[in-house]
Amino acid sequence: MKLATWNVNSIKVRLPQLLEWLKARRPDVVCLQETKLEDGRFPQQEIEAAGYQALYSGQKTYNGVAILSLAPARWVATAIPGFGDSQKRVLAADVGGVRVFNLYVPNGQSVDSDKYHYKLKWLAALRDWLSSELRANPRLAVLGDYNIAPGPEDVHDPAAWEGRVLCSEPEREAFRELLALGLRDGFRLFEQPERSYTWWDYRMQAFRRNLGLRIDHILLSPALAERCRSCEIDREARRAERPSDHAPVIAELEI
DNA sequence: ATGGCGCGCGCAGCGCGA
Repeated sequence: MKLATWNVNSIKVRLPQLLEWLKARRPDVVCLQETKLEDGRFPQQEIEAAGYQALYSGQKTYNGVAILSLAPARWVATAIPGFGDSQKRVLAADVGGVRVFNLYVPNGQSVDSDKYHYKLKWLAALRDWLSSELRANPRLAVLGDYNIAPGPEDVHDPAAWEGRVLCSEPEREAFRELLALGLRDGFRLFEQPERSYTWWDYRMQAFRRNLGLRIDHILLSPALAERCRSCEIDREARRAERPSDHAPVIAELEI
């Protein structure tokens, strides 16, 4: 089973690239973030014509998440239980015996902003939810745009980014707390090239110069981590015409 | 060098992303 995550930065703009990518990579499940449209405007027919089913939870202009799958998916949740949130950042579903969580973690803007505090509260509520979900679901995967670079090796210029949003110690601590639940960072289960990133700024020719951050992740429960055979960043998608600023991450599981 | 690019909205220029 191939599990993938991709922040598409508008599914409307990225639909041609997405369809091309689905055809080329053929993931069994792909979690999309920043679809940026209301459910009534989701391109369901085009997705179905490509052979995929779609679950989605969107809103106008901002946020929005979707899970595309070759096999039928059963809806589980569109919010963190008990966490009042009008922003569409969560979608959970059961697919092929795996409980899949798709996350678009708040960006946080800057460490002195209200949005940063919202991000930390959101991550604490997420941890509590996943803690109980892990007890009930041995085969569990948490994919998405975490907006956290877990360590200095995930940052092109760690000194310049130190303490800044996406790299601050409280955010990294929140990420480590997810790992402390028993989740594993799929990417770090394997030997990886140095300077591996999933996001590059559109400005400053950042992609060409590989000035990036690794902020999109696939976390796996122990039972799934045991069965994970590879986890890779698909940089090819970032090279495309009119690309998203994020590259997809794909994990292959032997299940 | 706090801009730089690309998105949505909506028709000018701003908020936002990361």
